[in-house]
Amino acid sequence: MNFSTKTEYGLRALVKLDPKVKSPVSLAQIARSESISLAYLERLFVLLKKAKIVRADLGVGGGYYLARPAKDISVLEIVEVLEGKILSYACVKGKVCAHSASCKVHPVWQKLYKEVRQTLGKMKLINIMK
Amino acid sequence: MNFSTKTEYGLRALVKLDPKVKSPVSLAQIARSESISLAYLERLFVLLKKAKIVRADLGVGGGYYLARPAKDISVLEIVEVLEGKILSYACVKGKVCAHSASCKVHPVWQKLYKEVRQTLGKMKLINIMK
DNA sequence: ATAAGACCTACTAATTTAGTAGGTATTATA
DNA sequence: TATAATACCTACTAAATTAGTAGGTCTTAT
Repeated sequence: MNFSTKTEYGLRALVKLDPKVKSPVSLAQIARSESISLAYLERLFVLLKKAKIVRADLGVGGGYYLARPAKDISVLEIVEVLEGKILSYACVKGKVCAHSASCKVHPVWQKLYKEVRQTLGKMKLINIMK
Repeated sequence: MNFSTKTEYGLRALVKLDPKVKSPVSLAQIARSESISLAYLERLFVLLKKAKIVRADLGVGGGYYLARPAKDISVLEIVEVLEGKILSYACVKGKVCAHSASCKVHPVWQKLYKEVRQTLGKMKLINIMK
């Protein structure tokens, strides 16, 4: 159980954005300061944009900025966008497992899933930006 | 962030053991009832044995049994044995990240790591065996 | 003697993750 | 109006991990 670098890179990059809305920061700048491949970062930001976490301005002086106030963006959202659904087991999703009528392990994943989501949901981007 | 099937299989197999100590259950039996490849299960149990979670009897009538009472075996132990260290980032381990003097994302992983370990640590095998 | 079991090693297949390469479209500004 | 900086797009490749297979040896109850 580990997060991939997608999440790590993504979070590290997002905190480099301007907390002020509409104040674009270029990915080239972030890639440099965080030593992350620009091409890779670009792809992560496509996902973040689709998820309406960030917006972008094209052209010179352009870049990415937050689509919403940082206090309204949770780490959970970011993680789920970049990482995919966390703990995505049949068990976790509430389905009865295929292999046995009533899977005893089910409650373990259920509880963990709930707690992790709660914890990450409470963490807002604003809290780690400054 | 997902657990591999190692953990899923391992847990599902462990709850099939006899809660009584020294009452061996064969892996062939578990493999059958849980539709898990026997050869794969065997390798998982080598790890569990090394970690002193289970013991084994050889020969006919042999099999695996818990090395300790099920109330003294936490899901955390099992997960860490089968999955490797969870959330094993430089950040998480308390080291300062290489890429910046003080990583702002650090506290996110720290807190999550602590909570996940706490949650899984409190869950004991006995609670899911019956 | 036999069969059921753990135990061991090496290989392979599949999937995911990470990264690269080579572009196009848009836009501020010199 | 040319240029350079930016997002945006697609396809490919490399590396690592995960999952599974194959083919055995050693031990022991019956």
